[in-house]
Amino acid sequence: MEPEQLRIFLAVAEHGSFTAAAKALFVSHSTTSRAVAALERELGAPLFLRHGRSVSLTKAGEMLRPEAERILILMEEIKEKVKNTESGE
Amino acid sequence: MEPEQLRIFLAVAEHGSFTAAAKALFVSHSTTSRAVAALERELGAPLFLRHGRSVSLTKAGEMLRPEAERILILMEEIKEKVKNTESGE
DNA sequence: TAAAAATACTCCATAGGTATTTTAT
DNA sequence: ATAAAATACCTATGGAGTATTTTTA
Repeated sequence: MEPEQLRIFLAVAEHGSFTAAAKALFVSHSTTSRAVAALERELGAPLFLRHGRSVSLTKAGEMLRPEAERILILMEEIKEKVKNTESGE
Repeated sequence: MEPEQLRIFLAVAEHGSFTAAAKALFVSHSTTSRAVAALERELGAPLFLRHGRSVSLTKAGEMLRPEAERILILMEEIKEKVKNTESGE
């Protein structure tokens, strides 16, 4: 479960499309496709329902979505916190 | 800030040594050395003080330690939570 | 001078892009 | 027939190990 995979997952969820997410993130469509596939493999559950034209979240995907946001925000906060430490001792 | 880097950071903190952490994690010493260096680069702050024989946390490192634990635990919890979703819909 | 960390070098795995195939409407 | 996702293929980048150098107590 890499942060980058979570970012891609969120973009696909937001856009309802692997292709649209790819455009938004300036990566190829195969990158979004594979990132989500890897996540699904790791979590042992499909995250999206693919219905030809569009894509929607499964139960597992809905479960993951807010948590993914939370974890990415948390990581940013930690990063800032550590960055702003008067370095040294 | 990859989870694997955080795991290595925690191992080094725990063992007070890059070499000991490497042994504990079954990776080479250069792997622990580089993982921490990459984290320090990204966070813009040294995480360890190197005093020849041993190694200790800087202020920034002390700041990071509990947060790193927290984030790794959180990720595990999320993983379990999603895994245990009755898959589909 | 001896231990531990940093680094140079090399190799291999894998991430990512392009192009193609598959799928679904 | 068309639009989107999956996938096969290829390449290049980066991650990891080994061996060497540097550091410091």
